[in-house]
Amino acid sequence: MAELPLPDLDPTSDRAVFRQIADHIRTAIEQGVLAEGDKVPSEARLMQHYGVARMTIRNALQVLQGEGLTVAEHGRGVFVRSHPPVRRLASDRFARRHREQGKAAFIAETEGAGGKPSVDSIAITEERASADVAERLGLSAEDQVIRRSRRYLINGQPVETAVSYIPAEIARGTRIEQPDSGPGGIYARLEELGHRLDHFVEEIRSRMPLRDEVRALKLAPGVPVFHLVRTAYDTDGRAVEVCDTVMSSDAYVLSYELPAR
Amino acid sequence: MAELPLPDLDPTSDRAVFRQIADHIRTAIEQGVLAEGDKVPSEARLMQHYGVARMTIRNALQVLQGEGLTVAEHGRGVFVRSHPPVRRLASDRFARRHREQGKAAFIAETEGAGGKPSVDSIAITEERASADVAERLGLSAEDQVIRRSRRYLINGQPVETAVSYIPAEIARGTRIEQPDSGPGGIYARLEELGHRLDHFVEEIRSRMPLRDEVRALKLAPGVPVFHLVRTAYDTDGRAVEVCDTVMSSDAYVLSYELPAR
DNA sequence: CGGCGGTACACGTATGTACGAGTTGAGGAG
DNA sequence: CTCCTCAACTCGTACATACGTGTACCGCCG
Repeated sequence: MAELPLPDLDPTSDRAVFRQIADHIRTAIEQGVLAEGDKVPSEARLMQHYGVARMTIRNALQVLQGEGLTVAEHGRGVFVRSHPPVRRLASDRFARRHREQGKAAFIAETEGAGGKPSVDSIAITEERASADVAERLGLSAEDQVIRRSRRYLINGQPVETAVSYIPAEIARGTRIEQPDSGPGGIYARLEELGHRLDHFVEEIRSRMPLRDEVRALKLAPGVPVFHLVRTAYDTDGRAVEVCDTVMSSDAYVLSYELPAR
Repeated sequence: MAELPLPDLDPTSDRAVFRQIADHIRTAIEQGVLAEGDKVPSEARLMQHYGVARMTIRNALQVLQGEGLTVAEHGRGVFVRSHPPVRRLASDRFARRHREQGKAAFIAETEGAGGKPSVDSIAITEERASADVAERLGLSAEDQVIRRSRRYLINGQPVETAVSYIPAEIARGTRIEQPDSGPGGIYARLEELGHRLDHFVEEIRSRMPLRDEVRALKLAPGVPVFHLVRTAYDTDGRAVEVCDTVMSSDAYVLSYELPAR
């Protein structure tokens, strides 16, 4: 292994030693001296190079990990994080013309990009709407909803979890209650049930993942998530579905087209 | 100060001690036992309560800080993070009808929500387009652009930095080169110059902030940013502006309306 | 030649100690 | 009463040490 050239510490600087070390390694990553997947020198080597205690090195590495620049692998080393291929979500991905191909949006897109899509952890229940969902769907607190939750994977890697809520009044007894909602997905079913879709509203937040989300999406440390809530409206102006999704932020770019009118 | 009730450690668990401690405090926050702004017990108190070393406590607190749940203040203590009021960015915020009021989008929105908007760090230069900007604007590598950078603040708190790029061929010698671009902002100027705006495309990413961004936006640890790149197209289909903005993710919710057509 | 185990190496967890530096409030000096 | 000082408390940084646990590799043994 070629030796990574790292500067020495600046003893006159009032910047904390561990920050200086983090700066050195960050610079090496930013300048490409350390490329994606490369191994950062081991804690022992860094201790030796800088002549500092292990805790100091670990603090420095912790900073970088918190910035999402590196990941530590137990027993192997610390590596520059590699970024997965990015999925671009266009604002027309739910357009009817796509749905009429008979495939759900996720499947069609992923195959189009050469990936192998899959869906797991499908669970369907009927329950009382939460306050937030009830408000978005224009329901009262006693109303029941069908809850469809699932997880999307590309080439076996989880990238997104989604939970849909549909008023039970609409979906009860239909294929929407089945794990396989049929060709075109639940939006196709809703249209067959007479709810011609008019528009969607998407609300996007970004935050650090909860513990469950780290597990479900196998997120690396320092990776935030998109939290996207989509509400579907039919041509009568009625909200017919709310979909609450959490996406690994480094697997996605969201793209929207807005009219200037 | 009322004493925070925290469970004891489970010595039979194989979960690391510092994680168990982080779990306890996280639970207290999630259940509202610790509210926003509340002080987490000091490191010394936690050491005493759990009978562990200080490093173990600090590890636990580090976990929570990385999750964006707490902030440490030197000399004061560790506090449950409070969230700033959220700005909702609607997808029609650049609609012409708003622009015709004579105010830039940011000013109008913020005043509407009762906040005091301000803009600083305005800098305008003319330079060669970067590869990325050139591609978005449909320019070649030698073409010049006007670069307008600024920072937006609400009640003195920075919330967003923005850099606009306009082809020099369009903007040179116009008010777009002036720090005060006039009523309605640069979009109004572009329309006066004959570039009637047709639509925008916004690309949204989320990631952890760079060091400069932490400083410019005074970001708390564990807060990701939205990175939004908007391209404006005129009715001839020509890209006339690219705006690259970085926003504190906990100050914003982005909202878009998409047609189902 | 193939599997098994040992060993070196990597990071993970935890203890203990020491000193620095920012904040706060009580108490004394003026 | 006011102002200042100082002590106490807080988190920040850094040292040294020990043992646990996962990974990779190589050589021995069957």
